[in-house]
Formats: sequence, structure tokens, C-alpha cells
Amino acid sequence: MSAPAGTASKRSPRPSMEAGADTPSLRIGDVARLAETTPRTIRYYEEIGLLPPAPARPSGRHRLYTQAEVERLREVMRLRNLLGVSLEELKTLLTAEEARAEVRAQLSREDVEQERRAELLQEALGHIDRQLELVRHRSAELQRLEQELCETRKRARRKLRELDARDEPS
Amino acid sequence: MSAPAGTASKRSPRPSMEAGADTPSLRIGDVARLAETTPRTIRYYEEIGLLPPAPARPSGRHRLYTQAEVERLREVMRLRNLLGVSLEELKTLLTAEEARAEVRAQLSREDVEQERRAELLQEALGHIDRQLELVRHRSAELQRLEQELCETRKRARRKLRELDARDEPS
DNA sequence: TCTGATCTTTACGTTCACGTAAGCTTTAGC
DNA sequence: GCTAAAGCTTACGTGAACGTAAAGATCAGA
Repeated sequence: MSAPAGTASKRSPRPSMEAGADTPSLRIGDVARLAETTPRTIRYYEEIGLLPPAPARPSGRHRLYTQAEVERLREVMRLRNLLGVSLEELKTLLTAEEARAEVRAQLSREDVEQERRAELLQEALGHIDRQLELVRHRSAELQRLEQELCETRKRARRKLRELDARDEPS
Repeated sequence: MSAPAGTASKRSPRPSMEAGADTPSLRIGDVARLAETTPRTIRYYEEIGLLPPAPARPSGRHRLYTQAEVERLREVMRLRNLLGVSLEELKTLLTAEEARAEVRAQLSREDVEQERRAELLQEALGHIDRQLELVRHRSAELQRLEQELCETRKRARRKLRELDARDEPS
């Protein structure tokens, strides 16, 4: 049960002439395989706004992606697994990410006043800090758990050694 | 939305004479409040075998718990939150925990042969190792994420300082 | 003993995160 | 241009993890 990645790929992986690497040449199935998930999940994530709609899709046509989208998807799934939050919460977290991207875009332009730039950066910092706080909290708790398990393990091993020593002191 | 812990407790917390601390004197609502969850969840966990049935309950009567059960429940919820596994998987993990408890019980008895003791300890060690591997994996990944976020944060702060320096060099 | 808060079981409802099927269209290779 | 594979939308189905409502039993305190 649950074998989402059929390893057999009948159709060749689309030679993708115009090998510009940023020309959208990946179909949803390809993306799904590369990210180890399913097309349904990708469409679902797009539907709830967790992923942006496929870039420049002529209505009625198939979705086409670039490698960048694959990586974004993998990152989303990574965060989903690690943070243990709902997709809705994850969305707000990633929306913050988007904002940061927008900040970078703005910062690269010349016609933005210093005042505005500082504001943007401040906001971005706030987002990062909120994420960081969440991650740090979980990370710390997990490390505590790890520590506790290590202790337990140590004790068990000690007992076992004691037993072995007493058993055969040959 | 989601305010499971009504802070108002009308009835006094049951003076619990026989203050033996291990005489079951906590009702399901008390346990729920202490563990910051709901009675429904406790019953559900008992139903699927994630928690043992309430100790020594005369059929038809109310469930009664001790402080130990509260702590166990809190631990279960902690693991649920941190490990991000299904309750079913969590159950098998905790079943291993149970086995370890049983090992301790056996080990405290005199009439168990060394051979058997070593076996039990070996098995327990195996369980611990499997848990530890899982925890370590997640912990490491989370730390990586934390590290990445820290880097991002640093860069943002540097940019902000650069901007401030250039803005008002008074 | 009586009373109201709390608990009991039973059972149906709900939300999330997708899975799956149907019917049709697009795409890629020949 | 034809065809099979893959994709499209729409919509209903599903499993997990509880929420909620009903109808009655139990419990603690006066």
C-alpha cells in the first residue's frame, strides 16, 4: 500500500531542446516523480494556494514546470514533515517567504527609497524571527527527547554489561 | 476556535483523603484539564489501545486515574507532537516502552535466569535504538533547518545595517 | 435523599489531506 | 493525422483523529 512512484517511465523524459533549464518543460507527472509525491497532491496544493499556479499556463492547457518548482515543492514537503503544522499554517509561513522574495526584488531596483527598503527588511526580519522561534522551540524539545533516550540507552547497556560480567567471569 | 481547557473548575478538586497520591482520585475531566486536552481524546486513546484502560474500574462506574496516568498522557501527547507519526505508529513505539517496563519488572525478580534477563535487555535495547534512530534523524533535520534560517537572518540583518549606515552617516 | 455537575456509551458529524473514478482534452511520437 | 499516454476538471470517497449530541447513570455535596 502506498507506492506513489511508479519507477517505470514509458515516455522518454522529454529531450527539452532549448535546454535553458528555465524553460518550463516538466509536466505534472514528472514533477511528482522528482519530488516523490503525486500529481493529485500538487494540484491540491495549488488549489489551496500553498503552491503558486503553474507559471504562464494558457487556459485549458497542461501545467508546465521548471526545476525551480520542483525544489520549491520539495521544500514545502520538507517543512510539512518537520514542522508538523497544518497546510493552512504552513501557507502563512510560506507567504512570509514570498514576502521576502518580493523584498529582494524590490531591493534590487534603484527607484525605491531607503526608507521603504528599511521597512521591507524590518518586516522580513520579523517573519524570519517568527519562523526561527517555532523551529528553535521544536528543535530544542526534540534534542531533549534525544538526550533522554540516550540516557535510557546507557542505563540499559550498563545493566547488560553487569549481567554479562557476573554470568561468565571466565 | 479551539478552547479545550475551561479554566473554571466549579467543583473543588476532590480533597482526596488517603492522600496516598497513588489512590485513583482523578476523574477524566480532571485528567483532561491537567494534560490540556479533552475527555473525548482520553477515551479515544483508550479505545484504540494507545492508553491502557483506566486502572481497576468496576464495570459501569466512572474512570478514575492517578497522577501517573496524567504524566503518561502528557508524554504520549508530547511524542505525538514531536515525532509526527500516526497514533498507530506511536502505539507500536509505546508498546515497546511497555515491554521495557515489563523488563524492569522481570529484572527485579529473583527467579529469572540470567539467560532470559540478557534476552530481555537485548530486546529492550533494540526498541530503544529504533526510537533513537527516528528521533535523531528528525532532530538532525530540524537543526539543519534552524541553521539555514539563522544564516538567512544574518544576511538580512547585515543588509539592514548596511542600509542604515549609508542612510545616516551623521 | 436529592440535585446538579460530571461521567457513561452509542453513534453520527466534521475537518484535513489527499485518493479515486469518470468523462473529456491535450500532447508526443510515429 | 492518428493514437496511446498523460493531463484536465469535477466530484465523490476515505482514513485519521477527534467533536458533538442524545439519553441515561453516577457522583459529591448539602
